[in-house]
Amino acid sequence: MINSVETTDWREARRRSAHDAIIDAAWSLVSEEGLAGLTLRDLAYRAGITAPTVYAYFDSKNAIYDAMFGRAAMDFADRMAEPSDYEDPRVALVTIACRFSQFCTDSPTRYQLLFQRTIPGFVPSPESYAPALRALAATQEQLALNGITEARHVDMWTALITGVVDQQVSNDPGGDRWTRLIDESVDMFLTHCQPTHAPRKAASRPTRPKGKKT
Amino acid sequence: MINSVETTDWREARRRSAHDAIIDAAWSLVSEEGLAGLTLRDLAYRAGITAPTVYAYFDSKNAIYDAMFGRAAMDFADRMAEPSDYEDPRVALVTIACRFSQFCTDSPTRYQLLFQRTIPGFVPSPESYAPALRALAATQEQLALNGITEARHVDMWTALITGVVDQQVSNDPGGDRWTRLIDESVDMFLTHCQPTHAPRKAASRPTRPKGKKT
DNA sequence: GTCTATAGCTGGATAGAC
DNA sequence: GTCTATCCAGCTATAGAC
Repeated sequence: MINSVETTDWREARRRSAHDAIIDAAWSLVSEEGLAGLTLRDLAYRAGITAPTVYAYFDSKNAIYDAMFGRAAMDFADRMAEPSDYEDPRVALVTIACRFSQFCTDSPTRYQLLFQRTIPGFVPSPESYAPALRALAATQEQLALNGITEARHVDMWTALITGVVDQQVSNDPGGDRWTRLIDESVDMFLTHCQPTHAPRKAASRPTRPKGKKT
Repeated sequence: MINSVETTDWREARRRSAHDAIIDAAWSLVSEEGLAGLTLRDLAYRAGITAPTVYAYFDSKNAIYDAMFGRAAMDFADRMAEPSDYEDPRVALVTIACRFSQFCTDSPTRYQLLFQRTIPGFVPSPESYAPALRALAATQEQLALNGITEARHVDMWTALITGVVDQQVSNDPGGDRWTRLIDESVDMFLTHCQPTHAPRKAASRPTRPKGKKT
């Protein structure tokens, strides 16, 4: 009995490692050919198997994208949730912003899959998506340590950092034209949002413009 | 002679309008099917012709994307360069930010083609790209009227506004969760960057953190 | 310029032997 | 589980009659 259980475990482990090896090959492939360049033939060739064998591990091509998404989301959550060495909450916040930026610029393709949703029919499954929520929670925690708790300020934060990364990836790939602005951007953000340090001026501002919104 | 010239003009005009009609159909199609959903058959059907006839007007599929890009860039530049009614330079800046946001959320597909470069082998031709530079110039002009001239601050501006739009399109399509933050974001930006109103505090800040950049 | 017909290719996915 | 062989659908692009 024990033997049979062990055998099952072996097989399960083998299967898992083969599964993972295919996803490894998939990431390797798309990092060269782009997200849309993933084909089952090329993937199988790179993984050292044939195309039909891929179907022994994944039901469809989208299932492969989903597994890729799942691994990326896991890596993302792990990276964001790493404990920070810094006492100063502001420095810790800069650190988390730099981590995010680094994570995205490390692999623009991964950034595209995780955050830009550019694959036609693909929507990540809840299981694959779950780790991303963990990462958001870690960010909110750091913001809270800086006295930022209002929902609109959290949204301003994500927009600010996403914008830096987006410009960096789109217009200066491999460089640091935008990422080097992170420190100053965090300053700007905290000065504006922190209730204690900078008394809000928004309330006392006289008139609001009528922009063409929606 | 005159007659022949006129005839040539007619033909040229007819050709141009047929050309434009195809691009119209192309935009109509991708707005429903997504950028990657553009096929010559569907496009031809929607334009009331057959697939081979498309080749009488465009050399290849990428040439169609390029013409689509060109028109979008033209529309973009026109919109950004519209004169502002507002005297107050801050209000004018908010207006231009709202215009940009509106332009992008009006058609996420157009946003994707213009700013996200997600088509595999496609790179816009210089002629198609040119109008985008005109739009950037218009933005820089408005920034200058607010006393913003440093290159890094211009980059911070583009990141700020791009981030808002990117989050809006990606995470709340059709809503205004992020676009409604534009007014406050511009406040934050100007308070930080305007040399006259807010004396810089960056120079007097004691220590800088060591984020993991690049 | 517009059509019909089709070439030529590549893709995802399946059948069935081993 | 892995293979060979193949199906079938979709695509871009071309040939050639009208």
